[in-house]
Amino acid sequence: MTSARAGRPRRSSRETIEDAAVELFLEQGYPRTSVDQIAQRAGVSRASFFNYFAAKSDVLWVGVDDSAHRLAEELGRVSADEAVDPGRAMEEAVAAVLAVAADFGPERAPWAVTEAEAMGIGDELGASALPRFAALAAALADHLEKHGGMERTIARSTSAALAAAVATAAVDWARAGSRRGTLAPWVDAALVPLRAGLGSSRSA
Amino acid sequence: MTSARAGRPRRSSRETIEDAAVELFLEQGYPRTSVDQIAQRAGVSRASFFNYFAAKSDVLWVGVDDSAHRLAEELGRVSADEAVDPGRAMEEAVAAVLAVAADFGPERAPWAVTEAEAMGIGDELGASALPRFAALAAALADHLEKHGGMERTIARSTSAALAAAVATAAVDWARAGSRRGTLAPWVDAALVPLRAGLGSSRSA
DNA sequence: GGCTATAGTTGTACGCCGTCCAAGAAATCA
DNA sequence: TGATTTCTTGGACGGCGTACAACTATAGCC
Repeated sequence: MTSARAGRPRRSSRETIEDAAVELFLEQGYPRTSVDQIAQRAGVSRASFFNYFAAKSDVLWVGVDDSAHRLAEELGRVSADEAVDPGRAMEEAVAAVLAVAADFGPERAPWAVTEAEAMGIGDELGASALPRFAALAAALADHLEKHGGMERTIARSTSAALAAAVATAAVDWARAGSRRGTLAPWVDAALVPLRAGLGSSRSA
Repeated sequence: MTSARAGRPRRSSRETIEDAAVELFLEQGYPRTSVDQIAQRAGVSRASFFNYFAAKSDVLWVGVDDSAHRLAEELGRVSADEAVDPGRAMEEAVAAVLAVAADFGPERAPWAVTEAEAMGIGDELGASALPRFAALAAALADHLEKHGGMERTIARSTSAALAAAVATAAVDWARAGSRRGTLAPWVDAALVPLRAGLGSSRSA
């Protein structure tokens, strides 16, 4: 099709390496698996691993990073040149988040959270998780500030809370086993205290 | 006083090493400063550096980690054996956070956030920041769940939002320069959208 | 003073991650 | 056939964090 470009064809694929890595992670645990071992099982040199993944921890976040890009696009597309409106921007942000969350079926839970304890990921998880969290929050904040006209601090605080709700929901969802369904309702549930406002949890 | 214990006395101090490290971070940037260099300037061996700090990045968070412990204590002390009450627990959590925030004077801003760009800290910051964030959120969630009787998901989502507000406020505060004053009012400002609820930002 | 227990310091070695680069190998294009 | 492009590979390097054994300096006690 589109192939037959010039140059040497790829001998391996991203998926091959990813599969080998996940196998080893589940067998031995994440920290006790070296990049050498992954490359060896995938039948590839160590250098080639880094041709496909910038870091060992990136394997844990394959699906997430793609979705983050989709979310950014979705936010950029929506209300391209409309008047600023905080309420509208807020709804758009939540809707975009839920739309992306709906794409995460029971199968698509990232290894990083489902197998966090099975793989013995402790601090390593945290170290690689925050860049993703920050990227999500930044995208949301940008939208709220630009299309919602919200003040910078408010926009960032709000979007951080949104991102935190997503992260919380993702952890619960991933731990819920194979009957978890889609991520979307979990995010929706985690949004409850934010919609109501913190003060009103008094009546909960 | 309490000293004169048996054993060899310390030849160096945590502060000495911290000072040397921060000097170098500001001169050359964080990633271009090696632990060897820090130890050398502090007049100590590399092994001794790791006697005082578990990781290079810990130097950036000296004050923060202490305050995190204080917060946990404060939360544990409050309402030790009272009836569960979500509203009350919530107020206690916010109060504890604000109390700790009030202790951060203009001088006490952690290097990690004030000098983030001066030191060229990019991803390294994120990697070392999340464990702190998670610890804060976990302490708050534990309190809300135990003393507030809140459902697990709600408690965690709420506390994550709280922690996110603190983090957002801390960044703004640290960037505000030496006239920033105490962290407390910044946190209070970042809590505004949470108190009101996300939906009500429509009217903002 | 000498002996012992204790606590801090130092050198050394190790495994691993992530980066860099130069050399090679397999394809297309002319 | 040769040139160009693209991917692969090996090797070397610097750096972090861990482990450990050897050493040093103190206090307490006989």
